[in-house]
Amino acid sequence: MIREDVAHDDYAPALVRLARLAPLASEERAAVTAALGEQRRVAQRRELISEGREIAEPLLLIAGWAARVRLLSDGRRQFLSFLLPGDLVGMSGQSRPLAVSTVVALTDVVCCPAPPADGLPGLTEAYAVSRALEEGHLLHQIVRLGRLNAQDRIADLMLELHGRLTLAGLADRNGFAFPLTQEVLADALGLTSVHVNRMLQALRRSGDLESRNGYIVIPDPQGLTTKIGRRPVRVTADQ
Amino acid sequence: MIREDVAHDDYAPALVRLARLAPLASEERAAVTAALGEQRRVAQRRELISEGREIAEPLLLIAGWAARVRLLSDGRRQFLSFLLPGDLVGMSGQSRPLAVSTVVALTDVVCCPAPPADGLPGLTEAYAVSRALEEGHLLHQIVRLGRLNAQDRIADLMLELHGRLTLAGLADRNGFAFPLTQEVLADALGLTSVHVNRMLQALRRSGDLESRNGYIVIPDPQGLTTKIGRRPVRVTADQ
DNA sequence: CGGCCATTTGAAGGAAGTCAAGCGTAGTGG
DNA sequence: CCACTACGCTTGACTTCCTTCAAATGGCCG
Repeated sequence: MIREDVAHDDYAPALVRLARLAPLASEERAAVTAALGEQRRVAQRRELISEGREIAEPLLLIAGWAARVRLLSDGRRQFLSFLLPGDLVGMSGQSRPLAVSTVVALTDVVCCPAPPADGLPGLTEAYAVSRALEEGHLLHQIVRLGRLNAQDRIADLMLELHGRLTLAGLADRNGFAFPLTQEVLADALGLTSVHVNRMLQALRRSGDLESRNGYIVIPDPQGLTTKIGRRPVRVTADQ
Repeated sequence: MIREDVAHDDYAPALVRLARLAPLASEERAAVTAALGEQRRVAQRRELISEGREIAEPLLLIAGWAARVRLLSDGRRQFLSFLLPGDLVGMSGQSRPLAVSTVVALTDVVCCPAPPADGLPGLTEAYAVSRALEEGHLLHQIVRLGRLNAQDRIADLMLELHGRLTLAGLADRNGFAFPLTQEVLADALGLTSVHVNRMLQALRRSGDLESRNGYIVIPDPQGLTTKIGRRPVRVTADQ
């Protein structure tokens, strides 16, 4: 069941992220580790959650990339947000929730049932912060689509991903592995893949961003952040 | 304190909406009515909640329109969502939440502290459904900005507002009072006010939508819904 | 009346989309 | 080992949508 390439060390990012959202007691870390044992694999393009269906159980993403997506009647699609290792999927807090959006695996994905947080204050807080962060990213996505031009949309999204992957310990200082096609990127940014391609070239020419072989390089993340006027998402007074 | 023009009968919409989200016992209706007594007024352009600040207490909107908004460093702004009577403001469920967005009054507004839902199952459920609906509308806003052209964005938003106002008993069958300027509309739809103006004219010419004197007329809401391929937001199995 | 604000209109330019074809590379199967 | 395919990336020419800038119009209120 457990394949070599996703064994053991790859569990780390999810735990790392949660522990950074709120301090976890040792029993809470144990609860997470226990849940990580019940891992399941979801193949690329498969749905983790289907819009309109009742949500069976919330999930914790362990490895791979997923996305919330809405499909239009004419075949167009819009990715609402990306889900990375350590992110929670389908955790709404509601009693009998219907999924408001489909969640699809963009790469092969490993996930597990989200460890129950009852009686675990640290984990409860981590989930709350995670939910608040997710909402913050949704709001940011609205601003991106509503008020940024194509180049800034790309740069802004890459900075968000860099920050989030860094939180899970999955990014380098100046870049990160990026497994998505330009087509997917376009459907997340409200653009066409043709235009994404051209703007990526422009970003490379200006030295702000490089994209090749499934890897993104951001030579100067801090500089780019101020250059496009990006304000990072924060949700708690501490940190 | 209480002005004539917002007295008594205007309390109704908030209660109507909550009661439609989940069945409320008589003591729950009483709790809401009690909270409605503690009303306060917020003048147009004033902030109900300030981004980055800790949220003092969640609010229930009683009358008037508000909006969540993000301001960019260069002065541009993007409205994230509109808040209508019966909507909850700043109810995140988190312990010490920071406001992820500013909430500003678009008209003069009347609100009150959200009635506490502890031990009240119906009200608890109504709040949960309200939160889920709000998330659904945020996701819908992303699709609007990412994948619809200007005309469809306007039509789609008007249909959303018509549906939401209907839920609170504030809309007519074919229209509703609309107190916002084209400039505000533009900043919600990721457009310029000039273009909004032109597209409103186009919509009027095609007979899909009419806008005049602070009132929106939608001659055929159902027809327009299917015409632009809009799917309404649903979050619970019942209804 | 005059000032203010929102709406409307025109002309011109720019950003992004569309359509279509070419390229590169990884996989597959003969 | 080499066609053959599939898929993603790249490029060019052309169109459409939306913005920009500027000015005019119209209503409302002091």
